Amino acid sequence: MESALSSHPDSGQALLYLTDEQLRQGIEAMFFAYRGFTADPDRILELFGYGRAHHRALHFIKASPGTTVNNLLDILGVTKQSLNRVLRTLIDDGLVESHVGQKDRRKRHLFLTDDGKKLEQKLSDAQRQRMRSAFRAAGPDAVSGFRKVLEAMMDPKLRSTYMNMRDIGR
Amino acid sequence: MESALSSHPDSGQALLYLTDEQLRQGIEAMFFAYRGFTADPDRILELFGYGRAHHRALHFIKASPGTTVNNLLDILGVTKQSLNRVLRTLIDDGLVESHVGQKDRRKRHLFLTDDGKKLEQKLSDAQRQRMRSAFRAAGPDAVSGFRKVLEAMMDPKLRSTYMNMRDIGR
DNA sequence: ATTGGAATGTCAACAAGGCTGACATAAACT
DNA sequence: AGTTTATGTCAGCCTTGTTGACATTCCAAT
Repeated sequence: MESALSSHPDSGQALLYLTDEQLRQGIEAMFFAYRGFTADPDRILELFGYGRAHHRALHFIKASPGTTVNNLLDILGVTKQSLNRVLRTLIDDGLVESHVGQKDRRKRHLFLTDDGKKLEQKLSDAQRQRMRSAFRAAGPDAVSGFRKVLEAMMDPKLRSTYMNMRDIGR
Repeated sequence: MESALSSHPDSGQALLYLTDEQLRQGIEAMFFAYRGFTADPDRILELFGYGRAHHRALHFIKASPGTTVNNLLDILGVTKQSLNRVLRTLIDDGLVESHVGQKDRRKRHLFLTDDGKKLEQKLSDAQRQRMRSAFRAAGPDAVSGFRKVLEAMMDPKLRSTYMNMRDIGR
């Protein structure tokens, strides 16, 4: 997985030639790729009258069943009012259930209902399919590079959130 | 469904084992990384009372000086009404100039003014810096993989737009 | 036992930035 | 002459973000 840059004190990243032009291409690649990344779920969401915010909530509740509202707020980086609005419609529509905590009864633990699981599945099937063909087209080495760069691009706090989901979760 | 991967005869991308878990991680990586990707410019834009939409316009006008409105619409994938609102404020604030075409006088060709260049520079400096450290941290092989995967993730039409900017432009 | 603060929900108001639909104008094309 | 293209603009709607204020519940520490 590594390349020449591992064990040399002096070489490695110092050697990396990064012209503004290359960086600009990376920036545009992120922009255009993100559009593709969200395109398929967006089409499905529209059929249900939902938006990306609903998708994100469903995704992370699926990933960590029983997660609390505060936990979700940290992950999503929005205000509680904003999240609450989305959560409310999902609960009212019977896609998400909110259970009062047993240990701490102020907290609400969030779960997908069967209907919620169905929609989440539909959305993530579409998104995974695109990711899968991108990974296949690019090849295994590219996949590892892709992940490395993305991880390095995250804010440190979100990176550790991501790493925890990666290592511990599921 | 995890680490059962062991011996497979042939090689190449047909072999690529892609569990739902790996794909899910890729999806979350995109989500968290995009947040980091936009974080620095967002902070600067806020100081000027602008948003991401203004950044995108500045970016692509910088990348293709003299580009037309229709061209920009294709690249950005928004409606003319939406783009016009953003463009109007940039023109009114003296960051962008709009010149009637000489050959075809229906068209408006867009350019950054000196002030526009200054702001664009500030924004892309910040964004490039994050891209640069991510690229450095990840290493050269990773950078090429990153690009490959992102390119494969784009919608075909946007991919060719991107490729043209890459190859021809600048 | 009281009190401070954490976790949550909710109401109201506002802004950015998407969208659609309709209409206007000028210029180019056929 | 009539059609199409490129652009601008008005009006109104939606989602999703924001702040501020206030209520409730309940843990934890004094």
